[in-house]
Amino acid sequence: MAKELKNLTKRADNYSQWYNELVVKADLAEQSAVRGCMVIKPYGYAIWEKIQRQLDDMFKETGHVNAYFPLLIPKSFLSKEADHVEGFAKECAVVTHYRLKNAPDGNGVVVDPEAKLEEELIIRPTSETIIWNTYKNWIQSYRDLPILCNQWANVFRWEMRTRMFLRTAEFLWQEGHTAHATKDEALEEAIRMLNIYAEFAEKYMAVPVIKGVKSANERFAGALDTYTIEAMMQDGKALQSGTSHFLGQNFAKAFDVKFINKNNELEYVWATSWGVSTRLIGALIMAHSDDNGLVLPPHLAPIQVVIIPIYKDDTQLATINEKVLPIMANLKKLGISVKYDNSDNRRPGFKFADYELKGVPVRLAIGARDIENGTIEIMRRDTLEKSSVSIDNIEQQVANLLEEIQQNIFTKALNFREAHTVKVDTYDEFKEKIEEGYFILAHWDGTTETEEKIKEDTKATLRCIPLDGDKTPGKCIVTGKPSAQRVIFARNY
RNA sequence: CGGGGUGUAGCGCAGUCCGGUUAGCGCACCUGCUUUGGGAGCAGGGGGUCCCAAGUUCGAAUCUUGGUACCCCGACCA
Repeated sequence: MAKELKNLTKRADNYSQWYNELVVKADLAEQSAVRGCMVIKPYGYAIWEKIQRQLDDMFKETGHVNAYFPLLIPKSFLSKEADHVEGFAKECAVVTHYRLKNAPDGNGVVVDPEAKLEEELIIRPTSETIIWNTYKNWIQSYRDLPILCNQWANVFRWEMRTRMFLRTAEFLWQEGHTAHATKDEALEEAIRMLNIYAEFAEKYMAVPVIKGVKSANERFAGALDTYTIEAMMQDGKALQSGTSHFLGQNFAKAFDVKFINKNNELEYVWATSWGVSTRLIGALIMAHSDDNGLVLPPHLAPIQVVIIPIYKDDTQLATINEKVLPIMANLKKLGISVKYDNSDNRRPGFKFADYELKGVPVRLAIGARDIENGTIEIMRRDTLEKSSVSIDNIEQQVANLLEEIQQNIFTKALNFREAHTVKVDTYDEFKEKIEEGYFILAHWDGTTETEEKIKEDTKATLRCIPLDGDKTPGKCIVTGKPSAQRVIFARNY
């Protein structure tokens, strides 16, 4: 398999191909027979569980609680917010019947026409509508606010074209839905969650992100403002990795959610929603992997350290086992997840390659030679460097190395992004740099027409208007009209 | 939904144009021996409704028609 993976990054002119070759073999996921859905294999799901646990902690620290809302939504709910319908109606799976019966010809089962639903149900593409229909009953007074709920759920969108992890028909995500008494509080919440996403991406995923706001054209269906974190993949394409929406009073008005404020006046509530999905796993893969397979950031790696014994016979193995068991115990005490692979059906070389493919950050190898010398071999996945070190205090060395790797892959990704980000002042240069896979900082006149023209000419989209950084005004590269600040254009997934 | 491509063993493929031995190869799997510090070697073995249906034919993986699934490129989107 090593040979197959050689030069994979270079050979693949797009990452879909790379996914199919690498990810499936890396045992994270596979296509299911259900159109556009994927089976997430145990190792892939373990990464998702790590992501979930960490985000959940961060949500709870900021006062959020988890709840769960139904999978099926009455069709009429969706029609209540005009933009929302526009955005999602085209990709909803619809439930029309509630029963099957044996086929009259004895061949399998058919839908029972007697069991037609009076009102069709749709499988949630997102839960704003059913949640706001519920919130209506929860909110009467300003004392009921804010409501800060999150749900971990699956959603389903009948996508025309699917892509492993990045755009599957069914995907797992968390969606936060909050209700507030004031506009400022809701805005603050939307930004707070954006910051949490950015912190998570950078500290845990080791993926540097640009925080920004979407243009009207790219905004979530039904939002007043959509905040986004945009990450750069290794081919220079952008991946929208998380969004936080300021919904204004749109959903409150659509679902008639009012409250009495302190002055005894009736008011519509203010809302936000925010989410990240299993797409994050795709981001991890595309941001860090190399020709040997995945490179997982230590903070999210299901297995942080793997120990591989090298032995000729059972006596040697017994000696190695004795050495390894205390190391395992000590690593666990430090909160490090460790796997000792002393299975005898695969040889060491195979195991080395296999755990590299899986992205395990640190590998320890120990054999007769080490036992004699009081050493152990330590290998770091990010650089593939290995060295023989003293077995004394190996646990602390491993702990330090894990932190170093976490830092290093973040820095590496950040340097890569900076090396592939460029300020551009002419449209010609824009076209040239887009072809080369750059993030482009350019002036834009703020109109949807210009944005669409650029998309049509170059396939680049306006990723976001950055919140931080240079705010110097200038002139639009296409129309020459005034521009308040540079915005980011890139090709994207 | 438009344009291309593919469907043959668990995985990856050849064979299809030009119909004809018992459908083949690599990996994986099973047994045995030797091996084990970078994806082991030798020997033996098991595993197939050739995507589905109908048609043509003495004979179909191969030809015809229809269906279906998946992949890639667009439009749509997290």
